[in-house]
Amino acid sequence: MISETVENYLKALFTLADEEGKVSVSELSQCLEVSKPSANSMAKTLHQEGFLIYKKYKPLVLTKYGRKAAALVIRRHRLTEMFLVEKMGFAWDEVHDVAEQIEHVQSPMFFERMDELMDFPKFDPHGSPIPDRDGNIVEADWVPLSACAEGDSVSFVGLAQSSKSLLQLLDGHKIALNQIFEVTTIEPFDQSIVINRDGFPALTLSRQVCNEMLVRVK
Amino acid sequence: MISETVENYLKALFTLADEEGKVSVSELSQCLEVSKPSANSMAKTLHQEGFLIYKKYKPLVLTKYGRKAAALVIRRHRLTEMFLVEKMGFAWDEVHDVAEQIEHVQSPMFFERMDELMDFPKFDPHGSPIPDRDGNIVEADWVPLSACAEGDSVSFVGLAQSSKSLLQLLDGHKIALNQIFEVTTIEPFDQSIVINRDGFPALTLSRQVCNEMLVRVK
DNA sequence: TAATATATTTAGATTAATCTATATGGTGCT
DNA sequence: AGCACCATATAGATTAATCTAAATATATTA
Repeated sequence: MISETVENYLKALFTLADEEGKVSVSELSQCLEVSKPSANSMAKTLHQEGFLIYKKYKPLVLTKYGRKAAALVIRRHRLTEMFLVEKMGFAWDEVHDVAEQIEHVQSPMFFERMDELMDFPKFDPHGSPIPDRDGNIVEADWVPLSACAEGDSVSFVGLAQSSKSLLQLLDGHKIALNQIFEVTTIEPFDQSIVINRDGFPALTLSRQVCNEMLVRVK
Repeated sequence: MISETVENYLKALFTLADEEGKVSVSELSQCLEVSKPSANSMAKTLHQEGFLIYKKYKPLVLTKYGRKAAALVIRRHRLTEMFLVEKMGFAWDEVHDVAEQIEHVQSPMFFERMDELMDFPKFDPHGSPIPDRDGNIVEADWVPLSACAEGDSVSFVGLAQSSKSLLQLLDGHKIALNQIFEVTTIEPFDQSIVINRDGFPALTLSRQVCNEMLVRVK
């Protein structure tokens, strides 16, 4: 059984990886707030278990097996964050520390139930994609609108999950598929987004709405 | 911060305590499936931390402080069990192992939210009382009907939580406060209970209903 | 290319929780 | 009272995860 500590190292390695999948021991130790010798020694252990490739003085690289294990921890983390916000009334910025603990619960059923109850969300409350049951992370050309930066020009290409009430809301604002708009402002207070479209007045969309709207950044 | 291991020892000590609060090292070691020296050595640690009274060759007794800490772990365990059943569609006999893990989550808010969402239940899905926020365990002369044994003769004295739909259901069956009845059968399959009352035909009540009905055993 | 700075590794110690094997205290029986 | 038995305690080792201090490798830069 994978210990919580190992799961945390895997998660860190996954998120720190650069384009080639490389992570330095220093980065790793900093990210986890442990000493460099600790990170180094754990790297050797993870190598022995087949989670990563360790060669003296070389950057660390997760194996396929390691990446899958890591993605599954991240899946549990993000599902939990989403559940805390959607079903338990937490604010999106209060969930991290709790999710950090719950992600280690050993019970596939527990996370499957969360997933079901939320109707299989594709993104967490911060707009990060939730890996699927097999650890595949949806590599798509779209992101939730909530993940965009001020000034981005985007086209609206779909919804993360479609509910009647959301469709009605979008309809009411005359927002349609393939429409093009610009992210004018992101409110620091509540992360609501102001968009601008040709031929329409400026429009403010709540964080919840932006989480569900998938856009392609130009 | 109290480690998970310590929390598990406290929980075991609390539940194993006899009328005088005494627990032997052997019982403790058996309950937690550790060796006797392990239990002994942890007993010394818990003594140092003020959780229990340890005297060589004498039975272990939790201090007031220890009992409170233990009750709070049990509170989290039972709240979690209830939440899994009520809000996440688990069966009442599937929840123990998961709750065993979640009870250690460090986040008062998380458990407060559970409590609120369930409308402050007084008993867990197995009919055991849920200690309050201060670690007080309701010592009452009534128990949920679901905690009764076949053959018990009881009087109906109240509800654990009253919802309109439950009241309507009871009304429909002409069940009223202070009525006296006998627990005739407990179905092994779904823990539904058949009761018998003077002047009424036999009646089957579901586990959910029995959980909410508080009775005094004669 | 040599000197220096930075990153990485090794050595050795620490802590919490556990174990096995052994020793000792307390209780009950003859 | 003495002996045997069971519960309890001690000694000493082990494991995972961590640390500090010191040594060594790689990279940078004069």
